[in-house]
Amino acid sequence: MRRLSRRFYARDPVLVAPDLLGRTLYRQTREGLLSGRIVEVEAYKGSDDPGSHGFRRMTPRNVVMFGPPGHLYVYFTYGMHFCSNVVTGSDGTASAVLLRAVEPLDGREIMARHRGTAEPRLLARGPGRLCQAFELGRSENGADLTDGDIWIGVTRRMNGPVKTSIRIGMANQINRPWRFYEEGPWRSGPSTPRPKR
DNA sequence: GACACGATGGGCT
DNA sequence: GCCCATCGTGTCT
Repeated sequence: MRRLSRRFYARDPVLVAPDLLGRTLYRQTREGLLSGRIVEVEAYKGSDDPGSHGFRRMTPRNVVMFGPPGHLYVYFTYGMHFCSNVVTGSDGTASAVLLRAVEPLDGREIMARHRGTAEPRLLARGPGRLCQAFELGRSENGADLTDGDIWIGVTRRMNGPVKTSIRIGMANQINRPWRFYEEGPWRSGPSTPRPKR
């Protein structure tokens, strides 16, 4: 169960994001091991990306984004949801990859307890659900993925090609084609393409 | 101190 | 598929 190294994360988020697909996110908890295969991510650059929390100056909230790569950046939004990101790029720049969905593997019954549902597709599809399933919140903000109980393994398994789209929930002017996902039941968004007529 | 708004998702139809 | 609750955060006064 080797983990991805600091070097892996210390690259442009647009390169790191698709490279994270198919890898497995792990968390060792008191209740047991949780894991999920990453199937959907979004890249957020720093000062040159108006859609990014790193676009403006450093604040208490986004300070982790400006730090060294390979750390977890967890933040709270919409008054009810956490979102977790992997900090990328070099120390001093603010870029990250948002983890949007995983295919639940180990500890599905623990995730079900955290989520309040046993429906497999609702365990970790969407950034808020993913955080709830893996119990990622304020206290996990800044966690070092290269040394600790949260990490991403080097092993990669893909069930299809990497697909690309614009990022979700973002105004068109500042959007970029930096959402990367694998087609299937575990990603967020409509599960069946709209029939074209 | 006030205020506008968002990297959403649950619940209902 | 559509509606909308809900509150931390940044920014401005």
